[in-house]
Amino acid sequence: MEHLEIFKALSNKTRLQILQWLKEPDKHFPNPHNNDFERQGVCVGYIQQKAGLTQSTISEYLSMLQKAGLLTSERNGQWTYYKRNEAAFKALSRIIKTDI
Amino acid sequence: MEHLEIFKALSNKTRLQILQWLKEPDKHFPNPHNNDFERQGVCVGYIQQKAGLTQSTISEYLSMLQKAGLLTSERNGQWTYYKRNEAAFKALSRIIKTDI
DNA sequence: TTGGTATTTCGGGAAAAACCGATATATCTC
DNA sequence: GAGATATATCGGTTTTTCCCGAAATACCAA
Repeated sequence: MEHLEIFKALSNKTRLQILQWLKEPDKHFPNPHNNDFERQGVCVGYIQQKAGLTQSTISEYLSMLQKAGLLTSERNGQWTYYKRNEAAFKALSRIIKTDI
Repeated sequence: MEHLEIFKALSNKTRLQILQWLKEPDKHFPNPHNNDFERQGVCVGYIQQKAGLTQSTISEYLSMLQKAGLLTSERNGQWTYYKRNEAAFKALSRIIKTDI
């Protein structure tokens, strides 16, 4: 969770967009299998479709957001589910107020 | 004050450094003429010397931080003084908590 | 095992950012 | 006015980021 790494992760329109979507996944993703988005997160494929960029690009973006600490991921079978790490955002909010 | 623009401005080691320095200017800059750093800010030249990059680079960085809303500038004679816009940091802290 | 689907990783071309030196502008002093 | 100093802007090279397609890996199901 290096500051610079976090800000770089946030310096891209699509990545910011993804974070927004994951804030209210039920609102932003179709849910044909009634997944518990809130608990388990959203799989890469859904995010990719919505973003409209290639699968590889989105995979890298998600990995980047995770390395920065803003997302957590959980593999379940052939799917990897990503969700927000709300604690990281709270921490970042505080960092901005105190450290930056 | 676009979010993306702010995060891009924060995505550079030197620019982050400058923001830190301007947080406690008396601690970080020599003050031969007893300027009121807190009130009027610090001139470009001082920041440039401390950063160790060229004058043009630092001028652009400061301009970038200002366009993002993180700094304010005030020209006084041949000097331009930059200081932090603390309100912007508070706002950003809140944005992270609520919007991002 | 074979084939199918989800995801990650790799290699690379195009676009953007970093950073520089040179030049332009603004203001001061004489 | 001329010359000096502080800062801003411009043009360009190097480095990094963006984003892609292809290939590799992981898992599942038959």
